[in-house]
Amino acid sequence: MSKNNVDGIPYRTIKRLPQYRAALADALEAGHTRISSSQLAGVCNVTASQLRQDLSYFGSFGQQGYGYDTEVLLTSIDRILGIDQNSPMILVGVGRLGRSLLSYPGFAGKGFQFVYAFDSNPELFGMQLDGVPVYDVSELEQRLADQAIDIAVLTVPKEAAQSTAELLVAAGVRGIMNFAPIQLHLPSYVVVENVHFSHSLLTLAFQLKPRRPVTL
Amino acid sequence: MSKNNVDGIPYRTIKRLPQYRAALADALEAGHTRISSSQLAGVCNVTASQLRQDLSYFGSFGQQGYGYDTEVLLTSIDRILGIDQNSPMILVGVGRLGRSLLSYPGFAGKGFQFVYAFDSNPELFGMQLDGVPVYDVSELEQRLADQAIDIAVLTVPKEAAQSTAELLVAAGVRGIMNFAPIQLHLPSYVVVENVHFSHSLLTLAFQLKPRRPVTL
DNA sequence: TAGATTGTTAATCGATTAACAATC
DNA sequence: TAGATTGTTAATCGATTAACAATC
Repeated sequence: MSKNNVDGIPYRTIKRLPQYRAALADALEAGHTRISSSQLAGVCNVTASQLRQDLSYFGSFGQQGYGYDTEVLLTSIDRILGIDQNSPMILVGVGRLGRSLLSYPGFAGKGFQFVYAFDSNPELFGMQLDGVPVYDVSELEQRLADQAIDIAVLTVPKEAAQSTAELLVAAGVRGIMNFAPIQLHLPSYVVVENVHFSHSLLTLAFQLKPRRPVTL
Repeated sequence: MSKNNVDGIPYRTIKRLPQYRAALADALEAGHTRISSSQLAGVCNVTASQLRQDLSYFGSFGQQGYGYDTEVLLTSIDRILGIDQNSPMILVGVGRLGRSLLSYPGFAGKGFQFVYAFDSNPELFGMQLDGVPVYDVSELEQRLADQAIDIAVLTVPKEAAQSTAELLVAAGVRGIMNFAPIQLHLPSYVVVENVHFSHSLLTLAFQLKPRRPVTL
């Protein structure tokens, strides 16, 4: 399981599955009970070849001459992604961003649910935010002893990110969605997905910059 | 300028520049006035080869036998990314997520600044949030007539995303940071960076799922 | 059946890595 | 100078695309 490969499945393929799923859900809602690889690929801005190649890592879901049954393919991808299962999560860092994530509408429908939130600010301890209780981050290991949690969403300040991430790993967390603008260094079995707003913005801005043909 | 290539520079290279920049800023703050490609690469979880290859698209910044002057390289990357310039932006969609972005600390230091916010909720019109005035989204074109804005951060609900994005393009916006969980379809000259929380989370969860060696 | 479209193999393309001459 | 490390070229690797036989 290297950086670009999860059990023989390219990381890029995995990244595209949620896109496919979203497009299929839309298509189904729009009443399209049937969809071809080129139709689905068109909506997702990929080639039909790539879509079929991606799906082939997981099995066969269509019929020659017909295409895919929208609902069957949607359900299949849901199962591949584990959307059918419940995924309890914790939030670590209850700032403005963290709070906005507690009520983020896109999570619940996909089986993701915050069970606890943690912060270092005593004023927050014991509060319920959007139905999620906030505890002292020092209680992390103890609170996770009774309920095993795989996934943590990390929204602490940059300075606290590495040490907090280590606490999380010590408490049994195996996957971290990291919003702190820092590269975490953790044991290799821990999976980290980075969401770096300012990096995305810099990437965007770069592409808008006027540039002479080759060098700048 | 295809999808994977901006004026001959691979998109993946561009995505890594902000990482390098962040690591260099940290190194400088920690008092390291000098850094080698393998040191910097190590912190960024890439190979030294890749780092040097990436930099070579933009010029030569180091010295054989010595490495890089941290500050020189940092300044060079800042110039490449345009961090030295000011980038006014607008926020469209003043929900909880949007509000949290208005005060996001990582933007200002890199030249990004929100000048206006827009929403469709009349209760918000005329308010100042974190010093940013909120206007009716229908005034978008008019408000942007006097001040040209390249970049918009889009945090409207999924249903409104496509039509709002089209409004933005009509008002002259050329780059959109899209938080709505939908694939936008816009003229090819418009640059879109997607930030899809639930997609990231699904990608993360997939990697944590127990899987038998090959298929599932 | 004829037309359409899948699943998969082979060909192409691009990105990463390795290697090393140049040189500080 | 000797050792270290860059910038760059060439080799490798992996992902995307094209093509097509299978078949609904």
